[in-house]
Amino acid sequence: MPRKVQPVATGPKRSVLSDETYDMVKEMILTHEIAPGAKVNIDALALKLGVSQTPIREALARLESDGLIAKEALKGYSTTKLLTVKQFNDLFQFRLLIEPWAAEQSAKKIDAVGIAALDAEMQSAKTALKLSESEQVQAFIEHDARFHSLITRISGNESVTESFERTHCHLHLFRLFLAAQSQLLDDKSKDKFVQDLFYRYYQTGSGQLTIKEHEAIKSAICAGDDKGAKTAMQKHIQSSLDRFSPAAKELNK
Amino acid sequence: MPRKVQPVATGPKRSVLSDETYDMVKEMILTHEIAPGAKVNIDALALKLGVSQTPIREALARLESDGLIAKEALKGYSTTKLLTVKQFNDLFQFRLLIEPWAAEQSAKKIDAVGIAALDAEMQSAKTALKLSESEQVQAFIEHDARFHSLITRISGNESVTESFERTHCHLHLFRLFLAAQSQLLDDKSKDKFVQDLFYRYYQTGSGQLTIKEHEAIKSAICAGDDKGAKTAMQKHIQSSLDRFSPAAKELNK
DNA sequence: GTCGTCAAAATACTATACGAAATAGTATTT
DNA sequence: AAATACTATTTCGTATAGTATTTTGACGAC
Repeated sequence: MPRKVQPVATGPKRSVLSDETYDMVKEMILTHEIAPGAKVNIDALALKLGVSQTPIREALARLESDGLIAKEALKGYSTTKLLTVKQFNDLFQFRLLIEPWAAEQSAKKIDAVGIAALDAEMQSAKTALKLSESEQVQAFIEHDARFHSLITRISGNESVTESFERTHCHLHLFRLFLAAQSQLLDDKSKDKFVQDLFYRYYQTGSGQLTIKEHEAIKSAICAGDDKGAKTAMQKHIQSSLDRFSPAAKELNK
Repeated sequence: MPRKVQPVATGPKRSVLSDETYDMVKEMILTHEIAPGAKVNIDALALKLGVSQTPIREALARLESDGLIAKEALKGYSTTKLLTVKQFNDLFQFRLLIEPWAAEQSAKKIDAVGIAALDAEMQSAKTALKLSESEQVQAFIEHDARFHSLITRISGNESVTESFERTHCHLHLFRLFLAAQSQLLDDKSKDKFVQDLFYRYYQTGSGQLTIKEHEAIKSAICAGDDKGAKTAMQKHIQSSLDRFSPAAKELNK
């Protein structure tokens, strides 16, 4: 179906194809439509998305800076591989350096607008509980990403916000999750492991540990309790690390 | 196979023009050949560098991710403006979050290779003292950038290293310095101020405070004194901030 | 003189085709 | 079997044409 009219149907066409293409390719990487480590052929991609090479090239150049695409001179582009255990640990260590500080600052600077934003975000998390399990994963990860990002923004430090966003940590975690899921399809013995991965990290169903921890962070921030917010954030990230770490190890073995 | 004719005249031509172009444009921004906030015309740039639009577009897309170029849809690219005082402070605050930690980790992990690298870097700083004053600025900033980057690398945390490099802090500081210098040309009354800017921050001539502080950090790391390395780095960044801050304010008023 | 309107020029963006050069794979010769 | 030569594929860059959007600047109304 190399009919070029198709992409129009997929959504509201922004006037800049490069940006659209960027989002589309990002989505394709996120959903493993392009597998981790797979080669990315510009011509093929252009044909598939119904655009010319120019926007593809710009999108790939940006994705390379984002660390989602790797470029080898004269050999072309390919998606980056899944996080190694070391990269995974490094990432969480990095988050431990900046996010507790961001929470602390947020508690000092919080105002009515910030409180409203935090309220809205927590509300969206709770409504996500009503979704089916498969939709919950996506919804939870998106909430998690927005929540943490929101706090870095409330902290008011541009450098911190930017560096956090650039880690694309939730994107990488989602890729790990997807990889686990597809392993499941090949190997039924992994069944319990993959369920664990999801339940441990996002605690859907009865636990909802993530929501509880987020709630604690939010309360401390809104109460102006800077030290409390800091330690709450610290504990939350540490607990995420502890819960997710065995799964990451399993996948990389 | 026909013998390949190397174009010796043009230098070590990398076969990937995009990368070359990226470096060239970056250099042009750094040196204010393209002024902060100025528009970047793709056609003009392509003509000037003697390449076609394709590599220019890829380079600009990457520079946009780097935060050195801003893109407005359908209106084109332009260089980012100089750091505001807030951005300047945010940047240093961010560095205070990650670099002291990096120094601490480095002290724990340091080995013979790391020591040799630190030695070599400090040596290059001392030989830079023999250069003329105008060359010293460039040489010092480059040393400073390499020194701090080296420590993040020795710390072993990829996320920290990457996020530090992406701040391009030394590049931004150099742009501030250049802006001060060009103000000097227009306004002789600024003379003292600009000299201050340079001497305060890099302490060339007799002081060489930067080198002393770097030496202290290096010693602590090589001695395996993790707490000492941490506080030394903390003091160094704080002292940079204190010294440079009045200058940054002056430029942004 | 100020303001809005509208056509024309400039520029950004996309499409497409072509060619040079490098890589990778295959076949041939020594 | 190893080295070489050839072919195919792919990347990378160029050139050019066409469309869409912004900017400019002139003109006229108030």
